[in-house]
Amino acid sequence: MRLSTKGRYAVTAMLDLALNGADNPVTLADISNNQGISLSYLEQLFAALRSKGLVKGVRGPGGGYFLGKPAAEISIANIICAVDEWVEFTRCRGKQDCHSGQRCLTHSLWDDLSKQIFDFLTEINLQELVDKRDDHKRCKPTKTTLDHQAA
Amino acid sequence: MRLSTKGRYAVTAMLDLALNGADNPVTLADISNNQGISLSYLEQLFAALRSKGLVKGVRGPGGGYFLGKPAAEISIANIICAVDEWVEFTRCRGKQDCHSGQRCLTHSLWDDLSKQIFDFLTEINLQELVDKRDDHKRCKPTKTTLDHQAA
DNA sequence: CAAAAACCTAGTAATTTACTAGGAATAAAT
DNA sequence: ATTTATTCCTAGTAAATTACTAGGTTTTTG
Repeated sequence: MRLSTKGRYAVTAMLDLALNGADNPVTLADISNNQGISLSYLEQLFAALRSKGLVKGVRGPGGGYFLGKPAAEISIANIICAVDEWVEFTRCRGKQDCHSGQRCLTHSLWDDLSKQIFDFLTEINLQELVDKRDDHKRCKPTKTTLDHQAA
Repeated sequence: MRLSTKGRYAVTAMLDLALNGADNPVTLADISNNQGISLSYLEQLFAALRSKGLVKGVRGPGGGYFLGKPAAEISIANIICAVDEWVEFTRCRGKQDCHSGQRCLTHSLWDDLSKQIFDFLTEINLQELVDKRDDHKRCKPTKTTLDHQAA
């Protein structure tokens, strides 16, 4: 599992879609403006998301992107895996000798941990994130917004 | 939160220490051999780990590294943060206008998610990973070890 | 037809990762 | 005391990844 800014962009963009794509498709130009990500980079990310069925593109004027399936069926792990290209957990796949036991032990421990993280991210879906928003609205358009990130 | 191969190296190395550092210090040369990471790169990672008190170095022949505190007190988040340099969660810290509400919403959602992941990794400590090993030993030194990573 | 959008490809700047090289300080062993 | 094994430190760099730029094409609406 890998969790980088690239994955963050993808998750953020998908959240944008989940929030705004209910009625009309959302254009990449909008997301680019909203999130401060370059248009072409978004195109690349969305090519990956589309190939995994996570978004659906609508061409032509008035077009844009919808979620490819209900937000409740899209996990964070789905999104990150789509753009981040799976990383092998250990290095001992085949080519290295995993027989000495020692190396393999730490590898299998790491493997377990990775699985835990993956399972965790598999259990969170877009809909849950959106629903949660309604509980504790914050970051209102007031003067104090700029320091809400102090921590 | 960022979870990259660099963080993986650090966690794997710390696991190695937790497993082998009970009596004698573990040398970076050993870890380098065990895990297939270059010695100098390990030195850099351990400089970061040391500065955060996660490991203690012992110089001279017979030296090496110990854990800086009990394995039960070292979380995975501790380790990753030590080497990975904290990544700001959102981009709207100050410089960008977070007032429109729209961008800020996805940002706060992402912020929530990051926090969840961070909390999750904070709750897992080295000792737990090591203990878990005893439950289901696998990856035994047999002929079949090489394909245990098939998935 | 014109315009707005997805869609596609190639190149490249910027950043991060991982390593190389060379040493200095410290402490054990001979 | 010298040698040796180790941490500790700095600078440079190759390789990989991230993020972007540029330039198109297709599709669909008006």
